[in-house]
Amino acid sequence: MALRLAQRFPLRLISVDSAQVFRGMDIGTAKPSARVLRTFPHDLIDIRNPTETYSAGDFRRDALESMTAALQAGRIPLLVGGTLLYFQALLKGLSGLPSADQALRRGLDARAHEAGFATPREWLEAIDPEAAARIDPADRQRLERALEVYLLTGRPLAEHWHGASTEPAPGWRFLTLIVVEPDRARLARRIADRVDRMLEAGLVAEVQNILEQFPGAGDAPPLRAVGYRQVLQYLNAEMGRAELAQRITTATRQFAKRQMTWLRGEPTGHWLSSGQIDKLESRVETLVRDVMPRNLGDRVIQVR
RNA sequence: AGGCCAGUAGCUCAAUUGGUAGAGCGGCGGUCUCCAAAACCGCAGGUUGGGGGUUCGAGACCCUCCUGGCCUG
Repeated sequence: MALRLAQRFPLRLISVDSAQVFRGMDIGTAKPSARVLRTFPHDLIDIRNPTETYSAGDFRRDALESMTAALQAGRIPLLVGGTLLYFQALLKGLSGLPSADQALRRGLDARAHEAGFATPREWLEAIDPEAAARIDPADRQRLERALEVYLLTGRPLAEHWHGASTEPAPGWRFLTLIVVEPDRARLARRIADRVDRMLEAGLVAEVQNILEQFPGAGDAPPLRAVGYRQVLQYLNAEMGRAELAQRITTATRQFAKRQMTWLRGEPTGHWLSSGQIDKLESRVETLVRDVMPRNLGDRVIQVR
């Protein structure tokens, strides 16, 4: 859909995808092929190695920069992708908290012990009881985030949230298009087919290549993504080939469900069914023409 | 044909000497302010293969039938 729009309008494609930012992760992220990318360049694809991390804050900064550059080049930014947190970070802003710090998080257990606490959670309870109460005890990732913010700034999370109101993308206006497959059975079938195609296209070999080319990638966050995580387990002999396909399919379905939940909560935008491509295409073109300014102006189109 | 083992939630399996069923996975719903294709939370599913019997009480014991597996012939 995005490619078709890009053929008809002066657009600049910007990927909103937390997995496609990583080099080497192509098949499993359904990244546009090199050929497609030559004809339709996307910003924010292949900008990190799989041993590195990328965050919502990084995305917001990069996306705004990309959007500004697009406008200067006489093009309207078209943001395409399914990482809803990234869309939110861009549209609603973040509270000026420090960025994630991978190295710091790795040593949290040890630092908690040094500070005299049995676990990071107990430490957080002492430092920032408000955050500790709000975060589920089992949710390690958010516990660590809260501790991280405190260690980096010396102030608890809640304090940051008070004054700093989040700032949306300054000066930009958005046309939001939400394209979904509403039929669960059809969605499940399409996912299963997609997974089969990925495996046939060499997803397993892709992961092996990444492990060779980027030592340490196996333990870094990027390869925890759907598909990659399961291939890693397969290579570790934790399951057979048939189970691999099944497990990736299930994980993808669950991921799609979470995306639906997120989208339902924020119904601002034009909901479109991915079913009838032709009808969809003309509908989208109408919508886009409606907002298409004579001299481009400050518009952004986003497709989730 | 005979013998043995098994049949409990959609799937894999639990359930002290008989005290009227639980878990993981899956499914569904939800949370989400810097790892988000992540990290979490909640909920719904079972006349325990069918029938009969013993017992105050049966998933568990007895009889019988059905289904699956193994062994013998």
